Amino acid sequence: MRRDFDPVEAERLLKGKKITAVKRRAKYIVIECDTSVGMLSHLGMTGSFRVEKAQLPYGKYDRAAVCLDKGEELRYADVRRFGYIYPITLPGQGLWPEELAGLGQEPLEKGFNAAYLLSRAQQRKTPVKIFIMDQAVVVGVGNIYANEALFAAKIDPRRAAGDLTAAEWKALAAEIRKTLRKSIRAGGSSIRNYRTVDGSEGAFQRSLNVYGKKAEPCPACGTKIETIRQGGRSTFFCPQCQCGKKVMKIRKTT
DNA sequence: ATATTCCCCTGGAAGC
DNA sequence: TGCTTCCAGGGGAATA
Repeated sequence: MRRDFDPVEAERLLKGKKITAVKRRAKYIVIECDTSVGMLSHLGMTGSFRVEKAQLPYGKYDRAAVCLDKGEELRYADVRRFGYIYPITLPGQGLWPEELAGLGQEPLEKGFNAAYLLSRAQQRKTPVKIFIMDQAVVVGVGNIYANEALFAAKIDPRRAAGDLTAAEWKALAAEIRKTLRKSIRAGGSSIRNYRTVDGSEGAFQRSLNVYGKKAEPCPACGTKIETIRQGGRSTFFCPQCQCGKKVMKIRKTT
């Protein structure tokens, strides 16, 4: 999927074309030009777009520029280079490019529900956290949101996906939606040097319950948050709230 | 087919 | 102070 921006290919495909639509699917951005060609972009962790006068000097992290009319350029900047933009051909109006085939449900749209998750998780031994981060299952649930949603749903991230009950999937689906909506409202999470289009930090980071909170007290019960690695990613969870561990209470009898 | 590991890239944080 | 090492992330490729 990832590919470097090729200016020659971009000019060959896009010269003289008009941008007719800008769409999103999962975390991908599709810029449609006259329906048959366009550009595919993913911001990765640190990518951003801006439109400015072509005579302005490029920034240190500018990776691609596309000439627009009125002396302006669409410029793509990306510090970490995890993101990209490149020209593609499109299958036609209203159709997604083949590069995006195989993506799972949009978490904020119909179709993402307990029944869907339950059926997709059948027999799967994959830990539930990895499962909900699987693009082929549901898109847009990154590491932060997977951690937070599992905490909110009180589910152990290590459990096999196939073992979750319908009631648990219902709770988890609801918490994934709530977590994403809340974050979108807050303008994102601003991990490290990420910024929104206007350069401000997202405020969601301030409402994180477990992500990045290693050894800090759980906001619900005070137990120390634990961290493990799953699929090369950090997982944070409350061993009390999410694992059903009972704290032994000793009481005096007379 | 499913599961796990590694890699990309960079700058900020932590360690020496 | 300055240098080195480690780490984070989305997503895909390679490996088991």
